[in-house]
Amino acid sequence: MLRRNEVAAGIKDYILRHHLKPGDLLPTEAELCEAVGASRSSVREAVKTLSALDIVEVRHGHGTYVGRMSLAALVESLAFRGLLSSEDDHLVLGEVVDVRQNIEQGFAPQVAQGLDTDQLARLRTLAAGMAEAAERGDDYLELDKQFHLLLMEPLGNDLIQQLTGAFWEVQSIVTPTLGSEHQGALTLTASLHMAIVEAAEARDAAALRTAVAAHYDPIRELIASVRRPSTA
Amino acid sequence: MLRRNEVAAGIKDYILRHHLKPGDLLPTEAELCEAVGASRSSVREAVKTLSALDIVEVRHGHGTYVGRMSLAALVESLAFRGLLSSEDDHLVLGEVVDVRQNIEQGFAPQVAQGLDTDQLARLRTLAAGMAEAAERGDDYLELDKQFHLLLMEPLGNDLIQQLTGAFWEVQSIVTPTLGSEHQGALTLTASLHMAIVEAAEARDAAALRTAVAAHYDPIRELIASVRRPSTA
DNA sequence: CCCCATTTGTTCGTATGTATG
DNA sequence: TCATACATACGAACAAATGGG
Repeated sequence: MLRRNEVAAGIKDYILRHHLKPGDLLPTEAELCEAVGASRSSVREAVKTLSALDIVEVRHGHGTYVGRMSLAALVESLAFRGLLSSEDDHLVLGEVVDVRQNIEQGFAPQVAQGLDTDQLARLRTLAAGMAEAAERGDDYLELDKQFHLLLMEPLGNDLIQQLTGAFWEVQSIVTPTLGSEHQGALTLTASLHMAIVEAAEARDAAALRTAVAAHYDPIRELIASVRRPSTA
Repeated sequence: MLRRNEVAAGIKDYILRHHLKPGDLLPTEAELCEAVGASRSSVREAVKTLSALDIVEVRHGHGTYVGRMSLAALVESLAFRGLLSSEDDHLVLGEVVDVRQNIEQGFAPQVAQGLDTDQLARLRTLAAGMAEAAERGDDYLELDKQFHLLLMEPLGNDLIQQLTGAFWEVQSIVTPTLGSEHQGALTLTASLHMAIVEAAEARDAAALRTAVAAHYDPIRELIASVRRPSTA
């Protein structure tokens, strides 16, 4: 009885055959049991698997719906891997930083050309808000996330938006294992975001690339300092 | 009783608290029930969720182990999203191609400098094998995948290796919905891979960037032709 | 080879929590 | 308040796979 993968595949087939779109309602568990020929428990476990992948979405007392297939699964898996490796040398965290930097640098030309005046103004507002928060000694996680999401907005590529958000979340989950952040690093990082804004306002792709690279220097330094406590 | 996320979090906590590494054996389902205070059904569903994310790995009749945390979940989620959107305009497939190209172009300098003679020789062998297969009219999926994985090898970044493999798999799953591939496209793509090899052998980062970009032209053309059948 | 213990896989029945009308 | 429909949770039983004596 290899119901395990069969049932999940059967449900995915059902979605494809009926041309269901994200948000559409799926049959009840009982009807799914009949459709794929399995018991409620097996269907439940299959639904649980698909739910973890955000292929379906379950709302208690309401029903099961086709999911929006977000990258929440990627976040959870990568974040946990990062937490595990944080006990050693924070290898995963460094790799995530590399990938984030490469994405933002690679699309610098399209970003520098594509940002409209409204998006540029919002970027400046976010960077200014980060500087103000740093002055008060507060962190600015949500501002930082919005900044990087907004930066990729002109690409019109939803996958890149989601990857940007996903890798940002992984980094924000794993970074605290490095230790406390100093206010000096907060202020510095805020100013580096403003430098990105100014390069974007100048439509200077090369300057944008270097500003993005410089923006990741503090986190790289922090990772390196933890790997060799002698320099700390 | 919102055991749902509690139990999964409890199991993840157990792994972190006991400093378990990928491949280590977890307690039996019965012991996990006692450890987190839930019924076997609930524990099983939580394990199923973690299994979908490759955080744990279950072997029938043997036990439950800490997983490798691969990006299989990302592949399954993205591939299904691509299959759903394939009924419309293949939006997701185009986005995946954009991301793949950006990654390979962005790391072109490190790749051009970092490839050793053995890796270059293997790249040439793979590209030659693709050309031979195209001559016979055969496809060369596995050769193509190995090619792109090998290209990223000198970076020494495991996350990039896995992302490369994951996006490659998504593309290979979704692409067949575009229609049959012509032998002409196969031969052309094979020669474009050889052009990448030659740019890498010359240690020419700029040439490598353009060769990588050109390599994605056929698939972009195929997507565009399906979106407007009038030009086909 | 068979037998047996261990462990996960599948199914069913029942009771409870939740949202809609 | 009540009724209905649904997902959630638990416990028990049996099936299937693995490994060792």
